[in-house]
This record gives sequence, C-alpha cells and structure tokens, in this order.
Amino acid sequence: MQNSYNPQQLEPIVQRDWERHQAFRVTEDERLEKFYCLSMLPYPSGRLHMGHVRNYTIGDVISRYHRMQGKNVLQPMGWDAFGLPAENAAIQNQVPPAQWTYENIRYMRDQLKRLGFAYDWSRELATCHPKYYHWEQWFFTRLFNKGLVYKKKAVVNWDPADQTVLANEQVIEGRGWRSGALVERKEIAQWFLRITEYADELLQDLGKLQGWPQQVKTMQANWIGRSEGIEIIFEVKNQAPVHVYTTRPDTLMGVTYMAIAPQHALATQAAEASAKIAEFIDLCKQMKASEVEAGTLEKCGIDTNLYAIHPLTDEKIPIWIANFVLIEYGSGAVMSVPAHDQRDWEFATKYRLPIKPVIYPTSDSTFVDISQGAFINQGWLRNSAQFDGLSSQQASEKIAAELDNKNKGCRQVNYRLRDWGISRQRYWGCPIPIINCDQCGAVPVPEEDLPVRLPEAIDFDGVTSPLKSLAEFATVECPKCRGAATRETDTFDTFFESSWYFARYCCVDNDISMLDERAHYWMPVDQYIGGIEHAVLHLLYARFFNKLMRDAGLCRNDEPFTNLLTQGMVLKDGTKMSKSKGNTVDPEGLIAKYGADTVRLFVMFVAPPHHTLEWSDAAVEGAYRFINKLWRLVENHAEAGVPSETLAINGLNEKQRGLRRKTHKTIKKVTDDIGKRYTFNTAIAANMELVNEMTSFEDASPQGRAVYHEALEAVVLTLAPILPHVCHVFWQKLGHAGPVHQARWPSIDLNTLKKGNFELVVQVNGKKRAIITIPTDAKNAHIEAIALNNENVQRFIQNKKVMKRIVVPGRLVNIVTT
RNA sequence: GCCGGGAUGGCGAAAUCGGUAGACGCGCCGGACUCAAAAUCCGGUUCUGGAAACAGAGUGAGAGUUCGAGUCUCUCUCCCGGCACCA
Repeated sequence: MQNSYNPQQLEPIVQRDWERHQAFRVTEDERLEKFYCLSMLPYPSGRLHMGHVRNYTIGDVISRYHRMQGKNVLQPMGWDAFGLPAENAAIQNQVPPAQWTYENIRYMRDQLKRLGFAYDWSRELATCHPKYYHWEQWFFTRLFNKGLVYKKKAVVNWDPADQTVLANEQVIEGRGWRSGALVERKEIAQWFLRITEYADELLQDLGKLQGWPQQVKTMQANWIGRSEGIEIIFEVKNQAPVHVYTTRPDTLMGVTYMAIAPQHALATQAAEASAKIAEFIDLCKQMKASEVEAGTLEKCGIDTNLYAIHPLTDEKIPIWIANFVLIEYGSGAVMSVPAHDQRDWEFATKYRLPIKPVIYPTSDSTFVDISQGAFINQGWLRNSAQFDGLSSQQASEKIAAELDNKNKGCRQVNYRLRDWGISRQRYWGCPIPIINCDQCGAVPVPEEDLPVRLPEAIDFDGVTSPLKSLAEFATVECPKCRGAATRETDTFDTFFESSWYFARYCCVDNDISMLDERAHYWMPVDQYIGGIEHAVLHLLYARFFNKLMRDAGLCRNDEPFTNLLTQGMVLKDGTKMSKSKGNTVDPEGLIAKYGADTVRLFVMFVAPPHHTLEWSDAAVEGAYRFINKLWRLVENHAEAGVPSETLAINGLNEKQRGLRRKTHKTIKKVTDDIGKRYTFNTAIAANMELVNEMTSFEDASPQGRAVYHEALEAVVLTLAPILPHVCHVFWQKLGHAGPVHQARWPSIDLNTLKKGNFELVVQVNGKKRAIITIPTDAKNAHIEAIALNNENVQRFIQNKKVMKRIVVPGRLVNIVTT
C-alpha cells in the first residue's frame, strides 16, 4: 500500500531538514559565480497577503533555479519596519509601536518559513532596529558634511486639528483622513537630500539598465522631467530683475504680460503696498492641494501694477500674480505668450490682456487662428522684427544668442524632479541625528554618539509624536560648544531605510562600519523583484542612494539592480485585494488546506508574473490535483524499484525514443522559460505535457523503465524550484542521497531532439489543407512532389495553375494557385 | 491632455524569428469504476454545418504590406497603469 500525498505532514519535515542543514546560508566564495536575488522587503503589517506570496515565490523560484545552475546564490529577507500603521495600531490597540512591530515580524517570519522560501535567515534585518539605522544615521551625517543635505522651508499638507504634516495619500477630498479637518498648505522647515544634483546621472544611467522593463524606465525619465530652455532676465524698475524660464524662446516677441507665483518675492513686496493684493495672496495660500492636483482650480490672478522691461524690445510688460504659477518649478515666474500657450491664452482671455501672434503655421501664411485657443505648434515667425521669416528652431537659436550677447539670458536645463524632503513629524521612524544649538546651528551628532536611539517604551496618544515632549530625549548638550541644545525630533521618511537595505544584507553583522568588502562581492543585485507601484519612488531613491554610497567609496557599482521584474497585482472579483474592500484571501488558510507547494504552483501557473492575477478557487484545486497526480506517478514508479539498468540510448524502440525526445524538449523549454523568459506558467505547462505523455507510456521493460525514470527525474528537477517540498521527497524516492536543491539542473541531449521523419503542413493559398510526413533529409523538390500529390491538396489545385511553391524547411509548404 | 501597456474560446492563458491559432489548466458534457458518493481514469469541448470525413468563419473594428499576419504598418474603438497648470 502506497502513501498518499500529505503536504501538512511532509512540508514541516522538509523545512526542518533545510533548517538543520542551514541549506540556504551562503558565504562569499570567489571561486563561484555569485547570484544575488532579492525581493522587495515587506512592511510587517501583521499577516502576509497574496501579493507577498506571489512576489516571494517568483524570487524563490529564480533563486533555486540559479542554485541548481551551480551558482553561489544569496537570497535574503528583512522587514521595512518603520512607518505609520504601527502608530495607528498603537492608538487602536494601546500597544507601543515597537511591540506591535516585533510581534508582527515574528508572526510573518513564521509564515514565510511555512512557504518554504530559501532565504539565508542569518542575514535577516529589521529597519527599526538600532543596529540597522545606526548606519543610516552615520551616513546622513557624512552627507551633511559633504553638503548634500540641507534644511529649508517647504510647503506641506498640514492638518490643523492634529497639528501634523500629512502625506499626500492621507489627504482625502481635501480633508485629513483622521481628523476630517480641512487640510491647509503650510510652510515648515524640513531636511532635504540633494537628489537634483544626481538628476542627470539618474537619467543617463537608465540607458545602462538593459534588464529593466521599459515602462519603469519611461516612468523614471518622465519623473525626472529634464527640459532644455533659456533663462531670461527681465529688468523691473526700482526692483530686482525677474528671471523666467522658457522652452520656447522663439515666442519671446509675443510676450504680452508676465505671471509670477503668489509666493514670489516680488508678489510679497506688492502685497505690502496693496491690501487687495495681500488678500489675493492669502486666498491662494488656502487653495487646497487636492484641487491643485486635480487641475480643477480656476485660473485667477491680480495685476501688481509693476512692469518688467522686455529684454529685446524694451517694451513695458505688466506683471500679474497668478495662482497657476508654481514657485517650485523654474524661477516661479513665467513670460506669458497667450497666442502660443493655452494656459496663458485662457488667462489673457479672462482678464482681457493683449494677445500677440508671432508664430504662423507656414513660412508664407499671414493668418493664424487663435480665436478658439492658442496655436502651440512650432512654425514660422512674423511680427518679430529682425527674426521675421525664421523657423521656430532657427529663431530659438538666434534669440538665445542675442540674449546671451546682451547678458539678458543663457541656456539652462531644468528638471521636474525636486530635492527629496525626508523629514517626518512622526514618532515611529529613525531619529534624524541632528542637534540644534542656538550658537552653532544644526550640528550632526558625532560618530561616537551614534546611534541616536528611538525611545521604544513610550506613551503614545496618537496625535503628536511623543518625541516632541520627551525631555530626556530632546534635551542635550551641543557637541560643538557644550552649551544647552535640543535634539531634532523629526524622523526620516521611511523610504530612507528602504533605499540601502539591499547593500546591508551583504554584511548585516558588521558593527563597526556600514558596508565592507563583502558588499563588493555580492553587489549589484542580479535580480530584483517587486511591485510596479514602486516604479518611481523606491526604485529612484534606491538608485540615488546607491550613487551616494558609491561616491562615498562604500560600493563600486553605479546601479544597484541589474535586472528588475515587476510583478502584477493580485485581484479578486476584478479589484485589488485589500482589507478595506473585504476581498482578501488569506494565504495561511490555503497553506493549511493544500500545503505551500500548491499555493506556489497556483500563483506561478495561473498567469505570467507581470500580468495581474485574478484569484480563482477552482484553479487552486487544479494545482493540488496536479501534485497528487505527480505523487502517484512517482509512487508507482518507485514501488517497482529504481531501475538498475542504465539507458542504452542507441537500442531504444520508436516509443522509447519518442518519450526521450519529449523529455529533452521539455528540459530545453523549461530552461529557457525559467532562466531567460521568466514565463513560469509555460514552464509548468511544458512539464504537464510531459507528465501527460508519461501517463500513456506503458513499458515495463528494463529500457522502458530507464527511459521513464529519466523523464520523471527531469520533471522533478525542473519543478523543484516551484515545488521544493514535494520534489525534495520525490528526489529521495527516485534513489538519490543528496537533497534536490543541491542537484544540478538537467542537461539536454541534443541528439535526442533529432527525428527521422517530421510532419509538415501543406497550405494552398495560405490555408491549411494537409499534413504530410517527410523524412528529415528530404530535398525541397521531393517535398514539393509529395505535397502536390496529396489527395486533399489535389482537390484544391485541380483546374488551377500552380504559380508558386514556397517550402519553409521544417515548417510548411505553401502552394499558390491562380 | 501627455506617456506607457493591453484587447485571443464559457474562464486563466499559449503561440519565443511573419509560418498548423487556442498548448497547459479551469469549467462544462459524455463514459468507466462504485450499492452509492468522493477520488481517479478515458473521451469530447472556438463558432456554424455535418454521423463522420471534411468545409466555411474566426485573435476589439477597418484598411495595408506579404505566398502567408494574433505577430509588421496606418486609422479608429474600448480597457488598464502612470504623470499632469512643468512655463
């Protein structure tokens, strides 16, 4: 009586075996080719969701595949452990954030272990642990000393009830998600990292990322938003000149007014002279971030009664304050050309400002239609004095040169990317290692005083960070002058932690430095796997951080992630699985019912990794059935004993050769699918095909059993990365002493793929009419003759003249008739 | 509005270089085993006609290139994702 498949019993045994042998612990070995496979680390929210399972299964399959290729594979796991949900939980459950977080980590680590992921757990890290953030603080102080960090006032979403900054995602229809209060735009002092210093390199190096999806590279390029233009100086009587940035210098002669941001210095001055202007600026301050984002804000403005001087014509240009001009982009002032910019056109039409067309559609046109909107295309210049008759491109050159001559302007590159604001007025985060001293200003905490530990035993009322009122944390001595000083109580944006964790996995145990030579061995990450939602934020920050670490001499690689795989979302009933929608499927219940292997097989089989995955209970059953079928196949085969006879390749009969051919065809396909194409679904399908063929192969002869054995081993080996537990057991049942994860990936015997005969499709005028069997070495003329003589082909070519015969060797014959 | 990705049976999908459309799985239909059920096994399953052989149609719509198009080109429709007053 054979055993039946019992994953609940089998999987823990296999997992204990891995643990006992520390099967996936790795050390640096220069003799071996390294492979660093990394999945984005999870936030310890409490339980794993199906998105995690999918992400980590993909990573595990790739890791185990490369391990079987004989590589030294590092696959670590850790916890992105700082962040808001811990604070929310603290309010709801009266549990300190630290305790809540560490409990969740313990629970989720257990869940990951039950899924059988081949992690090197000795390298586990949690970003909320002082051993981790120590080095983040240390690195921040280096950046401070290098001048890559600065503090400035910035506009934020401010919740007046909770007295705190809100992230954009926490503003719902203009109100604070928690208090319901109308969110204000407020300027507060924040720490910034000079990511714009690296804008050009971050854009340029996208070209090096051959292993990244085009979509992600395009999104990053758009986010960086490089544009080339000219900065032009407009003199203002009795005032400092106003700088404007434009990408269309060819339209300069069409400027009829200037628009400045409400926060512009000139606007502030004008407000001092006029109550009406002050009132308007106040109004602008109240405009909601949400409206600005939605683009629904109505354009409005007010005349300052000031005039700028046109740099080429010396004309007087009225200066308006306009709510749509952004202080953050360019210089916070725009030269308005209403004839050729839609936004300027709308504003000019509303306030009856003059509109002067200077760009015309063709070189000889005398009319341009601007009655319904601006003419925004390039064209030919008119009404532009000495530039008349030039094309937009020629005029841009000439005007730029002219401005340069007069010292009134120069070429400039602008970026949409802004410096990265990293201050958060939150408790559960890494303390910013700065001491504020009245005498010395902002002083970085000295190396020997690091880390600045976040007090974990605190009372948390949820409204403001307890750090703000914790005297023993905030009151310190200035490291420079030894006078009384206060500690910075803001914490880092949690993206700060996730921007360098990949490097720290190489040397988590190092207590004396951030990184060491082990990082040179493992970095860069060969394969990174994660959600597309991080396309710009995390993946841009991590690239930036890697360049900062490189420039600090901590690592050598320019880019952190050589290949990137972005997996699709997991949906149920057509929408993303989420707690708020109540449509989650708990992986834990599935593991309990079917075992980890079934769950892994399902997520890998049902869709290719980058597709969204629609949940299906029935498909899980299907995956479970396949493993059971495989189990019976192995049991039946092993029951009769492992065949002692070795394969006599040249003595096989037709059927035996057929199964061998299928076996090696399958190995070839699976190797390509997992190793190169990342199409795990088709790799599984190919194995299912082979299994189906094995089912109908009945041959108990010694050679028949040997052929069957080879086929079964191929299935077990090539499915081992996906079904590690059951294949571990299968491998033993097939008579092997060592574990399957240490076995080598099967090799392909190309000779088996050769066939004596092959089937060829015959088409008449592109339509399939017959399938003929042809000897492999048949000449084209011979093939044509057989094709033409085919009975069914004859039916379609009789009474017609054969015009052309196309023979594609190994594929088809197409006969073209009149 | 701009950028990117899609659209293939009842469903998830496959077709890797322009060469048999629908592999594999789910579901469904029929059969075997069984007192019965579950499980398992066998057969069928794009649509239309036909007992079958086979024929006709067919990859969002329309055109084009080609002996041959799911695949390439153009136009359009719809869906998904990202960005958006960026000067």
